[in-house]
Amino acid sequence: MPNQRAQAKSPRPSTGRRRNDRAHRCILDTTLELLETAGYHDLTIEAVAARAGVSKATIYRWWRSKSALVAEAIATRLDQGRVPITGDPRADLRASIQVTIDNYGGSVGGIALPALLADLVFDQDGYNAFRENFLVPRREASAAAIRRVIETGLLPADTDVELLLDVWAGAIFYRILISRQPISPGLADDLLRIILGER
Amino acid sequence: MPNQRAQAKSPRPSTGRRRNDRAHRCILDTTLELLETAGYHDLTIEAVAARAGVSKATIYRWWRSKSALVAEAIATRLDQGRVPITGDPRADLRASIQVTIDNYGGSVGGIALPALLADLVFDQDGYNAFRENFLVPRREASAAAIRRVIETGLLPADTDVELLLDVWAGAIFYRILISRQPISPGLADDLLRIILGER
Amino acid sequence: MPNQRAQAKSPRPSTGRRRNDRAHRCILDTTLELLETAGYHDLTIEAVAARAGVSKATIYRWWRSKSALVAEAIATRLDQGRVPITGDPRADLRASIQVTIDNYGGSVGGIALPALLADLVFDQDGYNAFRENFLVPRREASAAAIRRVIETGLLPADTDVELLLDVWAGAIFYRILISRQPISPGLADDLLRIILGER
Amino acid sequence: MPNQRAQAKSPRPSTGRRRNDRAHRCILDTTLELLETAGYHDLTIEAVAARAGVSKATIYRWWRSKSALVAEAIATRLDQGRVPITGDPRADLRASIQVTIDNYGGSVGGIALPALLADLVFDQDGYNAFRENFLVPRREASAAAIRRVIETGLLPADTDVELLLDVWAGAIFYRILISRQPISPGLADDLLRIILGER
DNA sequence: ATTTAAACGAGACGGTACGTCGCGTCTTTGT
DNA sequence: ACAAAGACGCGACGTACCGTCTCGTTTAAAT
Repeated sequence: MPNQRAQAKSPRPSTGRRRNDRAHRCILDTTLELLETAGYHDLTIEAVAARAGVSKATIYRWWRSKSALVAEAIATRLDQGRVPITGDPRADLRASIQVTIDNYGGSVGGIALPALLADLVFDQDGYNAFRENFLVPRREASAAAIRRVIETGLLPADTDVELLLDVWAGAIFYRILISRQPISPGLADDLLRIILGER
Repeated sequence: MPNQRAQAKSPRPSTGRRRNDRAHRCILDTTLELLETAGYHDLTIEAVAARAGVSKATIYRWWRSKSALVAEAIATRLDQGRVPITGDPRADLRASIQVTIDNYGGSVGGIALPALLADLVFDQDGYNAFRENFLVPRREASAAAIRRVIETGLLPADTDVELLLDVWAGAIFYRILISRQPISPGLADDLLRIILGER
Repeated sequence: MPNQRAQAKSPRPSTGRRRNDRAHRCILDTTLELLETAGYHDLTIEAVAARAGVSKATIYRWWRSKSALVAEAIATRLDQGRVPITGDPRADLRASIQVTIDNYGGSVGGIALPALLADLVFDQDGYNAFRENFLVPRREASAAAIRRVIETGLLPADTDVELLLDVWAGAIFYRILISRQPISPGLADDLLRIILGER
Repeated sequence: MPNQRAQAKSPRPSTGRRRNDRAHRCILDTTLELLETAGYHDLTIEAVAARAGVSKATIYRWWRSKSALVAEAIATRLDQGRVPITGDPRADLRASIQVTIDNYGGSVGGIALPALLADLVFDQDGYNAFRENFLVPRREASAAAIRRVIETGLLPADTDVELLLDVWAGAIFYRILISRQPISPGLADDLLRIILGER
């Protein structure tokens, strides 16, 4: 992820004392910790401040809302999407799908994401930051994987890549968070076949 | 939907003054109204009570939380899923997909659902009620549509219906609420083809 | 006490079902019970109703307020003021003083009276009922005891009886409820001497 | 009165923002204002907060109950007990009695005191604070006046001063708040004579 | 014996206030 | 010069009772 500061407020002027990076990181850690313990709804700025040994004002100095704080916390920790390019585009695509499953199935993705999205419904700025820092990079990586499959001929050249990305992520998101169906080991393969139109 | 009372508390014994059904319905209406205006986050029980001309205690008497109230409000109003059986299972399936698009694209589905889901992450009882009153009936109707297609031979007999349901709903949910891609008129057809594995 | 019904509302017309006297008495008993347990402030009509196995409406049908209920409950139970006339007016007066000490020192008098008085500060009707049903009869009996002492010559004929009554009851009330000085066995005698001006 | 903070909660550590004393005083003023208007029973914390332009939380931060608030308000305003020592102990005692009459006859003493006392029946901590901040200083001043009279020989050396204090204050309290007899101009003299045992 | 009207239990209702919590802002003070 | 500590105005929370109001269901006097 290029910009770790996600939705943080604009940078400070150059004079005077600089940001205390140790405290900064501690706040993000505490945020994730409490997210997993209490959920987004019960995650309070006061609790983060108390647990991180920081004053509330310090948090507000660097993030303008709970959603901005959570968005950055998620973005910094959910960055494990690197899938090597092996030369077998079909296998690479399968591996990428598996990464998505792991991401959404993990505690942070499963707990924080829905609440964050709910907050962003009425917050266009917040959504834009989320999109640029989180969504776009991931979709770009996934789209590249699909495009490599297209080049091998397993998918037609006029494939609607965007739609396949939505099917891919949507099916996983929905199964884990909404229908709460069990996640079988074969899920990645099943999805792979659906995406490739194999029957 | 069989049980309109969704997550409402258990019914009272038979003696004593009866529930004021007019007020009850008014509360649900007001809840939807405010959901569209203010969003789930800014929907307060106090505001619902004030707008519906009802006391807070009356709301808390019948619903044990905001999510229970919203769940019932959504369940009672999002019931427009009836798709006729025309004899052409493929066309019926397409029509069902279109209904899903319309549901999630509508204000209530789009605004309230994500927040509701976020609240239900840590509320197993609430999720169960949501599942039984909302999710299961819809999935059952959709599964029937897929099964009719299987009978025509357009899908193999060993098709994983549950997975197709997640792909179907998940793609739409994700596109509308997360990636926020435009909803083209051809979306239902495109999804239909993916579900049926047509290339 | 002539009228036990204190501040109860006016009686009903003659036809139809009559008052359930058993329940009536039970309500008064429960009121006293809860007064001693919880104090006036925490005595709620709902608790009385629940404990007495009676509906709130029944209580409100017969008493117009908590203070009316408590006033009647006190009046019916605090009536133990009969002091025999022995022929020794000085000894009779001492015995009467001792009764006052016992009344205010008892749980009901000590707990309920101050709160009741506080409620009556802004309730002229309530105060009038309290005065007629409680205060006047007691003062009359006490005044008679003083007048018998005057006849013996132990007090001058122009003694301000009303003031002595206030001194008598006030000193006891104040010592028990406000200054909370210990109540020694000799208190009645000490007060008797002060009232009679003996040094 | 030595400690103006009466029943307020214990003081905070030294760091951080300090108490807003202007608001603090305004709350006490408003409390007295509303006491005279509405009486203790109808004095609500919400009303005090609204009228004082202060949040409820601020009131609860510094006083733990309505009775604590009222106790401090009374203690800070009812301090007008200074009676000069003229060299004529009998006249000084009479003046002190008159001050007591004025205190209990005034709106605050008459309205708030009974209700406060009622609340303190079940609140030992509250009573102790009231005793130390209000009762003891006044009794001490009054006891000194009596002792000076004893020194002149108008009262015997073994006089029970505590009992005289209860007679003095109790008679006035009872006459004003309970028997509600008229307060004649000669009351102070009459009481003086009773206390001194003059007939 | 039947009628009839009030009393009654249960409890829903619109209210008011409670005492608490967290928000986001703002001093104040120690480092 | 920071930040921690934390007071503050604010608004909503969920609860407790208030006093009133239907509801059937007794119950006992008047027919």
